[in-house]
Amino acid sequence: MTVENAMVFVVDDDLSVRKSLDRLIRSAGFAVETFAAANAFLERHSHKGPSCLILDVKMPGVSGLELQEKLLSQEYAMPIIFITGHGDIPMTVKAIKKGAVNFLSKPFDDTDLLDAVHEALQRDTKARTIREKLEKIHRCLESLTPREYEILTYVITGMLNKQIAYTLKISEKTVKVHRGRVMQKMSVGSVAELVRLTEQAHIKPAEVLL
Amino acid sequence: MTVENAMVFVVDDDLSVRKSLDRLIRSAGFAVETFAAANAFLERHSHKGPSCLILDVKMPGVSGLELQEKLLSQEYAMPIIFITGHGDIPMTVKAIKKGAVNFLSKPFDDTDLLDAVHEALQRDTKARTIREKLEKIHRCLESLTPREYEILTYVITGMLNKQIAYTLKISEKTVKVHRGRVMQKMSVGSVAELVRLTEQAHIKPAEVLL
DNA sequence: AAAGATATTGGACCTTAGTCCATCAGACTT
DNA sequence: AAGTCTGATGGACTAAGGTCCAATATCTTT
Repeated sequence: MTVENAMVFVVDDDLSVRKSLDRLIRSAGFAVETFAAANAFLERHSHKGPSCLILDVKMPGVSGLELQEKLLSQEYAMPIIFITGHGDIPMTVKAIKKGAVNFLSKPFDDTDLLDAVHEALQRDTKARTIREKLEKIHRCLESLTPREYEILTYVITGMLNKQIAYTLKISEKTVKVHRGRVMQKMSVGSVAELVRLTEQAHIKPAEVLL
Repeated sequence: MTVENAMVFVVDDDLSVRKSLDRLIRSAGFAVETFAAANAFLERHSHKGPSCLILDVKMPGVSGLELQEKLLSQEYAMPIIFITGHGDIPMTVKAIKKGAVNFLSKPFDDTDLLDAVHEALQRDTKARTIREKLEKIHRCLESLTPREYEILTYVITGMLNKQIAYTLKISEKTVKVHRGRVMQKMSVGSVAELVRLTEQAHIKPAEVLL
């Protein structure tokens, strides 16, 4: 099954590599956009659908591994497939430990590359679904007033209204009101759902790519 | 800071490697136990404290990568550091993607190996802590009767007692009784805590090693 | 057959949670 | 100065959760 609306980005300083990858990946049914340098990619690579990045390790300017770091620290992370002419094992370990999908030496097998692309797009699809949910949750959380958020933190530990009231030195009545608004704003109907939501809220965007 | 009570297992068919690793790791302050083959290791390698495994990729009989598979499928998993004379990149990718801590080519730097050992033991320590919690949770869950467990599954979705009662075609009264027993047996005082516990229950032992 | 675990239910009662309506005060904006 | 947002409260009720005591029905195990 092909991933719909997918885009594969290629960053490699070698024109011939870009050309051949472009041809190969298009023939597999994916849209491709190529860049000759990491910076060019960083400047404009937004895509609404699932996407992944095929990245040369060694490049003038920002190297592939450096680009990986940058992507990880930003939230523009997407699965990366490394390709390289002169790769070594320590480099491979580093790249994979940071989440790269594969690390292929040139010349690589077309099948290996396409397999990796499939896996990468699969991962990104999953990650995007999760990210959407996370964003929705964070939007909800941000709609809470400071006091409401404070009350929420107590509610999800299982504290009773009266305990929360005592802790905050306010009346139990007030706690109920805040609590009610929290449930409304978070669109949940029970403490159980609230706990579930807020548990997920702690997931970091970078972890989502598996 | 040294990890207390740690044990490092070494599986390598080359006696000289076993000897030198034994010396190196002991000098770093860890207990070591060496094995000449994967099977010998599988038969007896239990250790109560944090431990990790230094594993030769290429060995007669069960290979290192095969042993990794076996460990992952069982719950005796421990962090693995691969060492090899003739490693290649695809092999490295495979090993690291399956969670290996490092993949070192012989001859390797003593520092690299010891760093890896530290990381591995660190991981195992963390994993053991989590596993203990998980085991406790599962013991609690197993103490529930089938009916109680069934009710629990509904409770943690946030369903009201009356809804659960209707679904199971029993009286709300009965639901309350079961629910009460569930809370007791799981040693929690609120639905919030119950949800937290049961969420963790889904974590698989293999995922714990990060 | 007796014992024990499991499942079910009722009654009585108390505690919590949640909601509708209404009020009041301080901070900030227009 | 008027309007808005946020926070804090009270009264009055309704609904839901939780507990103690007690009873009954199965089913399995000894």
